[in-house]
Amino acid sequence: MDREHRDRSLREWFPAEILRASATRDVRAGQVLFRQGDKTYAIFEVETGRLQLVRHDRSGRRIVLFDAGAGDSLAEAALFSKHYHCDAVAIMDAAVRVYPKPAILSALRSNPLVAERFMAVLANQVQSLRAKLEQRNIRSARERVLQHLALAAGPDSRTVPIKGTLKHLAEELGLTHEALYRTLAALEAAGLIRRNRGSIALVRARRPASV
Amino acid sequence: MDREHRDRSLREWFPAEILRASATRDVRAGQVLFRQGDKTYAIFEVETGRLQLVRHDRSGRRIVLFDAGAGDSLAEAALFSKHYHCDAVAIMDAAVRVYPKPAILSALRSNPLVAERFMAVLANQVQSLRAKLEQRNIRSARERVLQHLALAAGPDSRTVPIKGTLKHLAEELGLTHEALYRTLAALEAAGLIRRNRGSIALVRARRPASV
DNA sequence: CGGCGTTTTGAGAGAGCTCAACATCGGTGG
DNA sequence: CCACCGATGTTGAGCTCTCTCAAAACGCCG
Repeated sequence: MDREHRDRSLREWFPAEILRASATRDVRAGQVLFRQGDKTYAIFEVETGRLQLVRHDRSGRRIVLFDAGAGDSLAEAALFSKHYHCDAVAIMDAAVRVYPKPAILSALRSNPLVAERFMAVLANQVQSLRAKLEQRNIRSARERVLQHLALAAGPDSRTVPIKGTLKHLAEELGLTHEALYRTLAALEAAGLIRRNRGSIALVRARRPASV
Repeated sequence: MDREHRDRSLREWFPAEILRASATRDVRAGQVLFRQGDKTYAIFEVETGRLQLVRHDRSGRRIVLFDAGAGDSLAEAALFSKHYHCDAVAIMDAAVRVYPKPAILSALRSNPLVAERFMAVLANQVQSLRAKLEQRNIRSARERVLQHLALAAGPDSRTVPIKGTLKHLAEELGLTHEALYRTLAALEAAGLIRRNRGSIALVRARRPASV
């Protein structure tokens, strides 16, 4: 049945037994959720706010491994590891859902369907991340934006709903918001897209000498 | 026991029953391994050569989702989907290992340890891809290279073995090889790294006024 | 020795970033 | 209802950095 659903959040499909064992925890800006080397006891999902997974090398260099916003899950690999491999720090007040390892592991072990679902979600994430990474290889803001729109629209539609602000979109695309604004303006001027409130429509490409 | 092994390739840990069911297939440059919409029958791993996962939108725009080289696994999500969601095309003569779905699924279902291992591998891939993506947010070639080195060296060591050529490293970092060469030269001139045959060593940061 | 790919350095141009000013929109409170 | 405020959206101008194109040195292997 080709479930294509992005299933972004764990709580959407985690079985009741896991959800029951979970709880929400508030983390103030600057506070640490877990630290590298800590024993792993749970995986997490950001409900509000923003956390960063960071690692520090011996020279004090700060390496951001992941910048997690609402809906992002955190430290899934901790399920299969005794210790966390990086620090998790809130960069603004945040609320995270805490899913204890034992509950998850027992669910995965006792219910093959849950396990398969988990694998499917992870496999989809891998694909999606690879695609995003590939997208970053495109230097041109114009091409990158077009590619994102084409991908987000899918083969069925030419309309891309814009979730959140354009600033957030710019961030996701790895562009400054100024560059995105200019690019969108240029694309619209060129007749390649049409902008509406809350969405962007790809305009069907036409022969240069048409009409 | 914190298995940190990168486990890059499936054949390294797939159980014998899966390996037995697998086979190697040659794909000539330009040839298609599978096509979007085809029924999924297997997942793959590139042994030699190079494949691209591509999707085409209705305007003919070609979107590269993943550029897979030796060691990369392909279409893991196909395990949980009835149809492939993109084309796989060889961009040079290649050999791929073919792992039939039935063998994998039955192994995953009958052996929880195999399933967990698979989840662990996927979860690690997710983390590693997120880190790579985060790294691409760094504009400065200098910082990006330093970050890569710090990450590749790990907290224990200051030496990074260079696998393959610097050109390949440049590609992985998303830089032109010229930029990488220049950056490495500058970093060495600045005393931040030391280059040896086949490896790069991070030099311990020193106080500006030290001897 | 000859050839090919990697490594290296040079010079120039373009594209996105940075800084800056301003418009717009929504919400808030007087 | 209007003034105010903050965040988003928009546009301008200059600058920096990487990419691109080019050329040459180097290393490896037949």
